[in-house]
Amino acid sequence: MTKSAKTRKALLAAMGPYVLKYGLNTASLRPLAQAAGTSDRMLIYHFGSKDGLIAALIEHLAGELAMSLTTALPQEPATTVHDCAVEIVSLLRSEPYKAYMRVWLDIVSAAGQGNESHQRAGYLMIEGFLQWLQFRLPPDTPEPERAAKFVLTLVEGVMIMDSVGQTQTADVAVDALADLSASGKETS
Amino acid sequence: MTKSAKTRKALLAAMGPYVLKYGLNTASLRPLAQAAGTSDRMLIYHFGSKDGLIAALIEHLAGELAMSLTTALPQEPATTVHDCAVEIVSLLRSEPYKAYMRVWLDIVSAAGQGNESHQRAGYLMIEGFLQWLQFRLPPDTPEPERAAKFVLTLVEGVMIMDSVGQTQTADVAVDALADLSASGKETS
DNA sequence: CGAAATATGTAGCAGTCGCTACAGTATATA
DNA sequence: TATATACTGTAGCGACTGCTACATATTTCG
Repeated sequence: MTKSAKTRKALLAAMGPYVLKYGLNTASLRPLAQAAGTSDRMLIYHFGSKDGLIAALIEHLAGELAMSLTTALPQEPATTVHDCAVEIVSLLRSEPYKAYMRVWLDIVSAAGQGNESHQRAGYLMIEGFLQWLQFRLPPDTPEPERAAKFVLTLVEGVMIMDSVGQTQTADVAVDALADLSASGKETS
Repeated sequence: MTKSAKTRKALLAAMGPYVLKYGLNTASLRPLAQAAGTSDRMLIYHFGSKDGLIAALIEHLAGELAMSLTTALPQEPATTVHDCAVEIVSLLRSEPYKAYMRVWLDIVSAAGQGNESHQRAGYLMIEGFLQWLQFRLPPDTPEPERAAKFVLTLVEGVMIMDSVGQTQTADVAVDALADLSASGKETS
């Protein structure tokens, strides 16, 4: 790795916590630079533009998140789809994932407003998340890909509910999943 | 209604389309004023501050949306929970609702970053949405409140998927709902 | 060693931000 | 009609935005 690439990585690592704390959409160069112990001048130098920096930050944080998720839960997958959803929601509500989810909603919002870079990044993050989730489902799940998409979509809905204080609605929604998936199985 | 209240309403009505087009989080006084045919000076005069204006805009748009939703779908509720979800997703993906959903994600994002005014507004919008949704469910739905929360949470997830270009994932998720709810029913 | 490439600090530009002081006009009320 | 209240235009303040010109180090390498 070139030295310049190492510098970039170090800067991103230093700015990551700042973004997790204060968000992505309202971030500006000078505060970011201060968090990284450098100047706006140098951020532009290393990342070309603010857009380049933001894209690099998203990639960095997405990588961190993906890495962290692979070891965050017990090796064994869940025993029911409902348990799987509960497990994931509980995880994403805990630190440090909560902060990542806030940034995630920033990305989603900007993507919705037409920011193509954010949209691409968001698309890929969902892809990765689906991949990860697929192997956390019960091994006997009939159509794991389909089930993963279903669970992830529901979980994303939970993130929205949480962010506006509708935690209880989210809880009920996840709970209702138990009824549905239970009705498709024999009683144990 | 006082004359000043009428002016406020007219201004909000003029700024609404601008917000629907360009988003809420990146809006600033001067462009908003231009869209309303007035000046930033007057916006501050009528709404006290930018925060006051944004809050009023959210309330205005939320009212418009709620009003529009009451007549947007056939009088008869859906025949299955799955149909209900499909109906709503299809509606929210069409104009003009698509634009409202983009603003909705702006609100969600800002609420997640700690904006209490946005969070309150978002909380209430979910409440209203739940109320509306509850009476669009099949009349024989066992626990309509619970089902409404479940469907709405899933629909919110669909909104996220859509905004990052994962429309197909959202489609599969909604489709998977058919399997689940079907498995709990007799085959017709 | 000396030249070339890389890295960094200083200072500032042109633009936007929310907001306000000041002055003035229109409108309503007494 | 006189006075108070509501409204609105002009102009600008101080802070912040992304970014850049210029000069200066520091490092790398033939």
